[in-house]
Amino acid sequence: MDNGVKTTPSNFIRDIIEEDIRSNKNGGQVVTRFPPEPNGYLHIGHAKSICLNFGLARQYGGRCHLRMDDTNPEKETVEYTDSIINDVRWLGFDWGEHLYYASDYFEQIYQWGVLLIGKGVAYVCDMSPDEVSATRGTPTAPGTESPGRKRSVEENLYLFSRMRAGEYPDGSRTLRARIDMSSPNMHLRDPVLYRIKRAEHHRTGNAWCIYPMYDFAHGQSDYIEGITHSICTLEFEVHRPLYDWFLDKIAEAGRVRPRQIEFARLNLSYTVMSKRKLLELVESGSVRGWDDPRMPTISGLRRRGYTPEAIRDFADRIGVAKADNMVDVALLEHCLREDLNRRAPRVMAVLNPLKVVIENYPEGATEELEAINNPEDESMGKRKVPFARVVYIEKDDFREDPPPKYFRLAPGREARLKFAYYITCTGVVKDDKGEIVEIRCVYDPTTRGGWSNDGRKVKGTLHWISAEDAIEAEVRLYDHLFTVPEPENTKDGTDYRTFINPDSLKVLTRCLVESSVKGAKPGSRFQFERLGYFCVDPDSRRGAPVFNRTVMLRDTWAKIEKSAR
RNA sequence: UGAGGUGUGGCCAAGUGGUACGGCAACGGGUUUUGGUCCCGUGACCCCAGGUUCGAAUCCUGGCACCUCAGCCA
Repeated sequence: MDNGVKTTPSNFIRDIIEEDIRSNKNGGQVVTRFPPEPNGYLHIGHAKSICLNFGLARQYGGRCHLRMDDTNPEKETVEYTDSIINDVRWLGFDWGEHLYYASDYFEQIYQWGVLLIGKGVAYVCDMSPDEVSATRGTPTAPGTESPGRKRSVEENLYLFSRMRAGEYPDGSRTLRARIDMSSPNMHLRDPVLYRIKRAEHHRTGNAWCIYPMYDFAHGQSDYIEGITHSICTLEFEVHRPLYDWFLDKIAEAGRVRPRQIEFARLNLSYTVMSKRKLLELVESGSVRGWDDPRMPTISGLRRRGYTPEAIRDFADRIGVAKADNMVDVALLEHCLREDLNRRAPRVMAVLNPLKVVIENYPEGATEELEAINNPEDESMGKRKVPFARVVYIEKDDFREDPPPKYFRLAPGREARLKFAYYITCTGVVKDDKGEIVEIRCVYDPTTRGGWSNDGRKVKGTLHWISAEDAIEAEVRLYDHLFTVPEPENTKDGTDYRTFINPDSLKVLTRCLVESSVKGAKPGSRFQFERLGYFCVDPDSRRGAPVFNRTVMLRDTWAKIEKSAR
């Protein structure tokens, strides 16, 4: 597995698996699963789990299942199911024939309910939700037993079948495990196994009016599928004794018995990760939808221009452990830049255009200059870009009164137009309000291509676009969704919504992009020279392209300027 | 004050008794027709206190801090 290519650091789960293989547990097999509930869109935190589960299976020659944990019809939809399937596939993983639904196991799970009743370890409870809650006790005080606990096996069997038959109203009864109402582990205080809920299930329709709880469905689903390593997040650690308790009751000798292993979920700075909060952002209109490019959802990242490769690399680099963490979003952005730097074709685009008239360039003349598509990859070739008397440069690349260390264009200074010529600023044209509307320059015809061998030092190199070649575009600039690194974790408990960044989206219109990008399909990625990586948004229309800024290039000048203040 | 977990540089994270890998960030410097990329350099006595040992981040004891659990959610 590691032939000097690229190895990811070890982690405790790999240690466990390797030990299991060494001892030939489960015949040395490794079967994992990614088990989302289809009640929302997948986010970067899920990506960590997906990469972990599918990665482990791939690494140890096993397989990984994709299983919808759809035991609560009230919150689940096919829209979510479809988006999950799409997102996992987009990330680059393949489950082959192993797409499963917990709802496919409802009959089997029901039969296990009957089995537990038969063993005298499950009973029908008549208490209301409030009563169940009131009798559960607290972490430091034991709960009290339900009257249903004393029922006979026969009566429980009868009542459970009536529950399934729809004889009782929603919430009036439950099937509970008979474990220990005074257990220090709250999850062992006679947990509910089945509840009555007349809701149409997106797959089973109205076939059922009782649905199993997570605890009574998850481990069993793992067992049915022959999962060897059931990997989940830390909050389920206290559920593990219950997971094992059920397995003790139903597992047959000789079959694979899954083991639950917990790891710490991902937290990312400047964003929120819970499905509830992401849903709130969508429903409150704080963002335009689940796939808003500011969202940490897979669909949002995809629309933003992230590549699956960058996300997978990120997942590898953050590692897997049990300590709570807060990963710097800068690492995610780094992974993205590294990937895009290698593969994104370069193109010239001017976001805030400033007109430049080259006084000594013949009026009406035009010529084609050669531009390199990607200095990191010669095979991406070259292209021709037209040059003319009137070009546009970035407003920020000219200063009438340049600060120290600024080496772009300024009155009397010479700078290079990349791939074109050296130009020297000879004058500034302003409007009535004193705003610079145009600058005048002269070019040096001997510097064609942007080079002279007379030893002249021209430090500044600018991107530009000729007036005739420019096509207009809308460009959407994104910033972090929140203004603070940990919106969910502030010392005074301020609501995370307080920190929503009002400037997370800035829309620029009438930006100028070179015509070579005309017709690029939504999702196409480019580097706009010196600015950053951008991709075509699906909102684009013929003749009206829209670009999303995926991520900026590192900007040392911005840093210098900032620290100077 | 119950149970289950976790504590290694600003952020992740290796290390499993032999004298602290790596990545990101930050800060210097070099190369450069992107102030990009690339290259070089700079940082920890491992939560605290005792103990065992020739030797401890790793073992023992006692503290402290933080996270999870009282849904008929997952």
